[in-house]
Amino acid sequence: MKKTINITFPDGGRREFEAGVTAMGIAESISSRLANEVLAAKVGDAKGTRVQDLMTPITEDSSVRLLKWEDEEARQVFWHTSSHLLAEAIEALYPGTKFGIGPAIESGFYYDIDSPEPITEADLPKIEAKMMELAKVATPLERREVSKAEALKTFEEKGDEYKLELINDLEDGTITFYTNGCFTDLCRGPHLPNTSHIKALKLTGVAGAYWRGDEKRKMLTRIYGVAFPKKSMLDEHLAMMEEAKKRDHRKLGRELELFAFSQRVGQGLPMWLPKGAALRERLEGFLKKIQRAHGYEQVITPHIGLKELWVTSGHYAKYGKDSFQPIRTPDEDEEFLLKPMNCPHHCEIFRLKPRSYRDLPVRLAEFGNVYRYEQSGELHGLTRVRGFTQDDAHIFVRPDQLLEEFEKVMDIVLYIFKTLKFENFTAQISLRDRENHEKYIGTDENWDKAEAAIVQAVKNKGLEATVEYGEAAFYGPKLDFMVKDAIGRRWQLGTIQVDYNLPERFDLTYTGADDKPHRPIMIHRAPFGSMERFVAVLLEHTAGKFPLWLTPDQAVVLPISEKFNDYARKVSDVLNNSDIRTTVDERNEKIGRKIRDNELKRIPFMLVVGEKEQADGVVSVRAQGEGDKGQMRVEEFATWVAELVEKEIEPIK
RNA sequence: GCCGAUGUAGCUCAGUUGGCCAGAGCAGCUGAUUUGUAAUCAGCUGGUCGGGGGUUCGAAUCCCUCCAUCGGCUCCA
Repeated sequence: MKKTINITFPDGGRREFEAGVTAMGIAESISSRLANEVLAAKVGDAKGTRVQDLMTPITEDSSVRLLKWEDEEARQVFWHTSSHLLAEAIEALYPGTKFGIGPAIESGFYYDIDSPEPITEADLPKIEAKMMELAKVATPLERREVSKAEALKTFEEKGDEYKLELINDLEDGTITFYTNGCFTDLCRGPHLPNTSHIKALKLTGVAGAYWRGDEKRKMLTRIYGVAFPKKSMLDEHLAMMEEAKKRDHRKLGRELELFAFSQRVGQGLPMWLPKGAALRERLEGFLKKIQRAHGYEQVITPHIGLKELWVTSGHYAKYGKDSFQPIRTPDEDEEFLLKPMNCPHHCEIFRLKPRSYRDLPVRLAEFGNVYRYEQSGELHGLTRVRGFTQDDAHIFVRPDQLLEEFEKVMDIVLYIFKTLKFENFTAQISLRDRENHEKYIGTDENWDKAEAAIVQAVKNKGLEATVEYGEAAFYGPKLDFMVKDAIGRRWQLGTIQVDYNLPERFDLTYTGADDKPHRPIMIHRAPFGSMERFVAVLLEHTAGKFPLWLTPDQAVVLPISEKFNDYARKVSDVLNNSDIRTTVDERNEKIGRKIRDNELKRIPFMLVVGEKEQADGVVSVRAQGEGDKGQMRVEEFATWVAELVEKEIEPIK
């Protein structure tokens, strides 16, 4: 008599199956349609829960969740199998190719390869075609457990030093191979049962990638791709990517005349154009107002400082070689550095006079222009530049104030994100590398305290955050807030850092109630991160349709013909006097043309004025993207806009 | 910095295997038109074809080199 096992489903339902049943077998027993759609299974038993192949026998009582395309985990399996299909195609087309790793990523997959002849973008269609050809054959992916010795032998024969290196790092008894067609790979799985689920795919790019992410090692060729179970999904995906390109901040920045670069000025050195500068000033004003309410004081410090400042802070030892080099003076021994951060200057301000425990927290804020020599290949629009403005502040606190103050800073970041409708941000607690403490300065004791404070603050606020080890700054741990750009790249915006080290190095003290000197703790924080990056991400987030309070031009008056230019100017004067940023489109063009051009400039309100409006002292209001809103008296419009602006910004707590 | 690709007018792009003074649309300027909710018409201006070097009778086109940009990698105080 055969053993039976109990399978529990996510809805709580339970059924008996013969031991050794596969997830595919279970799906088939439910419906043929489900069997068609299911891609992998999440199986839980006494040993734990894991995603596994549909063909793996289930031998114990288990909970089973059948995963379809809609499930993130299923897509990961799908793309992982796609990367094996890619490898199979490459093995067929480019014999002798050695393979690195080929995982699924957030949106698609890649494979790192070392091919005898270089592969370029021009080769991708050929590889795609081969992949589709192989996919149609419905090659099964066969799983096999192998001993370490056998695994090593296989890849020694193949001469693939990359796989050998990977296998050497693995424990004997844990190694599995997957084979599809002529391609056998070291792989933990899981995989699709066969490649026929892959109905549409696109190889999206070729790039260099260091083996094991180490810049000292060989650079492999990385081929990126996406794959789908339906052709229509691929089309949709490609259309979405096209759409995303339209919101690229570099394109919008040029079109809306917000910022520009010049080869003659130098790479990575953005210039803010009149409209961009005005927008940025408004953002700065917004933050200054919040900071005033939170007890911050604005300071302004020079763009350069004596090199010794950064020798003291420790930054020079860590970054000096790879930075803008010191500025010389006629004095032989004098060297200045362009400031890469504002902390040392703020420390010096703190030191200017004796501080009492009663004075703390001291909150010094500055929109500080800093310069960092980023590697040339790193530069990217406004998100990664060599000269930028930090919305910086350094807060000097007593140990007993650290937690509360940290939470207050979090409030500011969250308030900003809420006001600007960044709903999909993620928070990351960046801590020391768990093994290697060498790259950090300061005592373990202080690091432990600083890390604990951040974890505690995040917990107190009920904020969901991931923990990343090795992501801390060299002088302290931090809490980073990240937002995705139009095409899914994640950028760090706000950051809050706890630092016990600089107060030590600059010998900062305050006098305690015991009349003895004590060491303050420093919080570094920049809720926007930098003005440049924040505006970039905001541009992509809004597709250039900024909130009304922030947008460069709020309204434009469109005279029907030149006869009404005088009235249009009068209207615009009235509105500007009511602090509504208004211009007049006086061009000798038809109204349709003026509307089109101003729609493209994303002006929120267009005010059409002609004979009727002039006679009645009104304007015909058209809202950007929405069309005609009917006529209004000018004052009425002004009041309405003022109300809309007010609604966009919640009062500060 | 590394791998790969790209660079033609302010913007978007044509320019066949090297061969007449390098083209178009939009923008700009001038003129006509005086207009009612996403492009009025006509004319004109504008380019050391990213910079430099080379091959050739002849280079936007081929080669070298530098610069910049793009996609990644590495890095990100």
